[in-house]
Order: sequence, then C-alpha cells, then structure tokens
Amino acid sequence: MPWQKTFDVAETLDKAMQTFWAQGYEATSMQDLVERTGVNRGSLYATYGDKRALFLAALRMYDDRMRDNLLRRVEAAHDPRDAVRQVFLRFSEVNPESGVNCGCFITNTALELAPHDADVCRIVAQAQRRIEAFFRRMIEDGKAQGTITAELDAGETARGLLASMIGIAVLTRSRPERDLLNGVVEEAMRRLG
Amino acid sequence: MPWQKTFDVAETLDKAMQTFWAQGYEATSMQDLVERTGVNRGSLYATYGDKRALFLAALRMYDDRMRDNLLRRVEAAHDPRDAVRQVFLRFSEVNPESGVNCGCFITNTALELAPHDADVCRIVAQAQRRIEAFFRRMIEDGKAQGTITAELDAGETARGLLASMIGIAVLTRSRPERDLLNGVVEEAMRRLG
DNA sequence: TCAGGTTTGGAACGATCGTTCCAAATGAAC
DNA sequence: GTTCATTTGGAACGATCGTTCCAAACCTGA
Repeated sequence: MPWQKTFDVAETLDKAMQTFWAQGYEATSMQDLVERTGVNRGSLYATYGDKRALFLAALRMYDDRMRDNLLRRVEAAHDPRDAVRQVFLRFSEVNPESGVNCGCFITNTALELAPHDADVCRIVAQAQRRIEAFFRRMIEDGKAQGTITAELDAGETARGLLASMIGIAVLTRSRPERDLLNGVVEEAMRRLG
Repeated sequence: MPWQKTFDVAETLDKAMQTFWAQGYEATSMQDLVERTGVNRGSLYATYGDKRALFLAALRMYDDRMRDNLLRRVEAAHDPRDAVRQVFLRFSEVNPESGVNCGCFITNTALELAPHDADVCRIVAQAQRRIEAFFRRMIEDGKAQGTITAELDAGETARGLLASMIGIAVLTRSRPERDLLNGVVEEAMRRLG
C-alpha cells in the first residue's frame, strides 16, 4: 500500500481517543495504542507524531465533537431547559455505543495534565468556557421564554451548572450509582425553577 | 541507626502524599519520592511496602486528615451554614502552607485510579459519602436553627453540594481564576437560602 | 568494650517505557 | 513490466520504570 494508507486516519484517532479517555495519558502506553487501534508503531508515529501529539489530536477531536455533536445538536433539538438536561444526561448515563461511562475526557485531562502542560491547559480551559457559555445562553433564552426563573443571574448560575456537570463526570467514575447521579441532575435542574 | 529509623515515618508519608497529590500516581516515580522525601529507596520499601501500598497509605492519611482536621474542626467552630462555606473555601483557595492549590487528592484519585483499582475506589467512594453526609447534617442542623431554608430536601441538596465541591476541585487545577471559583462558591451557598 | 540485629545507601536487576530505524511490501505512474 | 515514492511491520535503541539485594554504618543491650 504505497500511495495511500491502509487504515482510516480519523477512525484510528477515534480508537486512540477512547483509550486515552478510559485510561488517561500516563497509564496508556504506545503498545496499548498499537493493540487497540490495530495500527503499527511506525505508522502511528508517521501519521500523528509522538505520544503527546497523538494525545493532543485526540483531545481536540473530543472537543470538536462535544461542540458539534453535543452542544450544537442539543441546542437545535430542544428548548433551552431540556437542552441543559440533555447535556447533564450525556455525562451521567452510560454511553449506548461503548456500553460504559468514562465520564468526560476534558475533565479527566483537567486533573491529570492541565496543571503541568500549558497546551493541554489551554484546550481544557477553552472547552470549559464553551460549556459555561452554553449554559449561560440557555439560561438567558429560557428566561426570555419563561421556562426558567427570571430572577436568576445567568452568569453565576451557568458557572454553578458547569461545576455540577464536572462533579457528575467525576462521580460517574468513582460512584456509578444511578440514584446518586440522577439526584445530582435533578438538583441542578431544580435551580432553574 | 539500628534500632530506630533516622526519619519520621508520618512526616515522610506526608511528603509522599503531597507529591502524589500534586502529580498523580502514574506521573510520580519512586525516584521522585526518594528526592522529595529525602529517604532512600530501601527505607521506603522496608517501611511502607511497594509504590501502590505507599500510595494507599498516603491516600488514607489524606482521608483521615480531611475527617479530623477539616470536617470535625469546621463543624465544631462554625454554625452549619458557615461550616459548609468553610469546606468550600478550603478547596477553592490557595493553601497558605504550600502556597499552591492542588485541588482535592481524593478527587484527583477518583478520576485517575478509582475505575481501575477496587481498593482505591473503596477509599474514594467512602470519603465522598462522608462529605455528602456532612453536608446533609449541616443542612438539617441549619434548617432546625433557621439559617437554612426549611423547604430544602437535605439529602438531594447535599448531593448537589458534593458535586459542586468536586467541580471546584477540578476547576482549581484547570482554571485557577479567583472570580470563577468564588462565583461557584457563592452560587452553591445561595441554594441554602 | 563488645556483640547483634536493624537501618541505610546505592548498585544492580529485568521489564517496560517512548522512540527511531530500516528492509520488505505495495500499488500508482509511465 | 518496470520504476519508485510511500507505507508497513518489527527489530532494536537508550532511558527509565518499580523492585530487589547486600555490604557498610550504626545504636542499643549486655
């Protein structure tokens, strides 16, 4: 196979992303990635660069999908109040595709790498700001439509929802109890009135 | 020094704990621990066992201190409402001793190891349940004293505060902005009425 | 003062880490 | 069919990982 690769670049990056997502950066070896993607060492290095570059590409892919496949679609398909709930449910419920819930890749990375890697920190912080802005916009829209309490401070409440969402992503990995996670979601929704 | 060690066992464990806390388990090598504690390899192994045992001892030490030096003291020194705020501030403000804020060791560990290590998961989940129970008790006491809104469901609100606290611990490492962290604390306190 | 058992420090182990390198395989272009 | 740029698979690199081991240093009890 000379003039074109024998593997799908995006599909392989997706498998690498799932591996990093589930195991973290340090706990994932290049050998793990070779086995999970089915692509050889040399090809991985030639295509994506070294381990850190591959991780950054995976993180950006996750970030892009969160923006395009989650926030955008949810905003288009639901009223503001339900849109917020849908985002929460995404992180509290088991992924129907993989059958497991690895929480949030951004949140996992925020704790493991953000304090020690400026490039990672920038991507993570930007993703968190985007979610915060999404919540704020939904709250403002909901207030305008009358489905969310008008007295709320949109900015402060959005920050609170962001923290709650992150908390859910963590609890999902340490206490995957349906009652607990649903309870946190309901408590968060109740703040919206 | 034959019949007694030349280093303080608890003090050395404290230094190891701070290293694991700041860097995580995988990113911390035994060589790091030797340098940070000033204790030699052989002594660390003879005293604490292997790396995982040392980590578990450090995690238990953190858990014990959170129970004895944070929750217990805060509960004794403040009214229920302020006690909740004090716990939040502990995780959102820079530690005056170390000069940095590494977030919450339990939360860091919840993401990195809890899904893949049953012993770690048990310690982490128990610590989280203890904080949740603390919040619930403070809410019930505050309701009885009239400083917290009587209409609140103590159990559900406590779960919400736990998630918010975890969110703060994560944001501290990825977006250490005073306005953001204070805002989340204020939003959480506002729920108590 | 001497003997005994414990701690200590550092050398050394095999395994695995991330990374590099290269001969073999490949299929489009001529 | 020949040529050739490119990919491929796996061997191999040095570094570092967690861990083990042991001679030397040491203080306590006799």
